Amino acid sequence: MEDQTDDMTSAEAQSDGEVFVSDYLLYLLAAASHAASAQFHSHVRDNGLRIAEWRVLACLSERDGQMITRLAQFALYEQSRLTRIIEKMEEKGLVSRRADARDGRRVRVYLTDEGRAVTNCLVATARTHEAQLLSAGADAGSGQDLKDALKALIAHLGANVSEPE
Amino acid sequence: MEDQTDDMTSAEAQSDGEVFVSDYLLYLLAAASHAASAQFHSHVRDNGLRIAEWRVLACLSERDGQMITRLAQFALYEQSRLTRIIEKMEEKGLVSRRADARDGRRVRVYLTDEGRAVTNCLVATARTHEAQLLSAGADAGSGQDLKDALKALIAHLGANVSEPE
DNA sequence: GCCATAAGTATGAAAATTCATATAAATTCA
DNA sequence: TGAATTTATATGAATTTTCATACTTATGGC
Repeated sequence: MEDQTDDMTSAEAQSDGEVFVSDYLLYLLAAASHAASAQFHSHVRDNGLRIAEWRVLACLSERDGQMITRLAQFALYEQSRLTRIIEKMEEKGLVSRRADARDGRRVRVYLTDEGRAVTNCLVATARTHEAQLLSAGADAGSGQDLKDALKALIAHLGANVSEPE
Repeated sequence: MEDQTDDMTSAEAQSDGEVFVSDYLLYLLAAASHAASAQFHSHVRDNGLRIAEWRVLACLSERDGQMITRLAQFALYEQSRLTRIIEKMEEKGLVSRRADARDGRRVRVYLTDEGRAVTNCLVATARTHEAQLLSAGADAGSGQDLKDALKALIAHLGANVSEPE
């Protein structure tokens, strides 16, 4: 295959002669998330789930019976989108909805037995996959360091990940 | 506001009594990306750009004249989606398309003067914003450590971020 | 040159997502 | 109490995104 680069050294950036996006935190986070998730996501799809469904299951496995709004925050989806995701998951028999007894506005989402079974299976695989990623990437820090740094960043940004109620 | 938690200690997870997703690398990456980007993304929208458009501009600012397929990989979008994003950006006057001289199948995308101006402006703001994030999060590692860890992870996963051609 | 295959982009149609807003229940406070 | 306000979820309609595949150009034998 012939080399089709132009007259610029291939390691150099063009425009301003500077690298920006390749060293930009927000891009690195998106790219790392994208790359790290690719494999496992295709495993999820092989199991007949959409990515969003898997994330909801994972969130419910940590805290069952969340209300829609909280679950949406936790799962990183917009409320109206989550409502529709939950609708489909209910049809699939993965979750069930019940109105909160004390507050009729709230709809709480619970794993069904089948949903829990699917979740347990995927979580087990996810743990294994994560362990591989973390051990292999033991070059730059212990992997746990990366996770700690991410948690610190999230905490610093005040993202209320999963406060109860 | 009354406390509506159930009879479980609020720090505990439910299902298996274990925390999974809150400590799961792939979730932490997604959550960190989500949280860290939120502010700047709303700035992007204030400037009349969609997030995808901003990312394309940022990628082109680092390497102008990429072909669609490569640009899609770099910008983390699917090819057919990028084609449509570029279409709109061309209408907006942000980029222009030209067929590659040597390979008529390839379409190369270039920043217009206006596109470059918008990009330079946003990149400047992005750098400032990033600096704030990194300095504030100097608790768990130097911020640069986080970026290095992310780069290592990406590299390890073989994500070809921006190889020429 | 010609045929078969591969590579790069575009596109139709279905599905998902977003945005604004409707609906409904709870809370506040006069 | 009841009117106004706030909170929680759902939904219509427009827009985006995806998936499969068509289309075009290039490449590799023969």
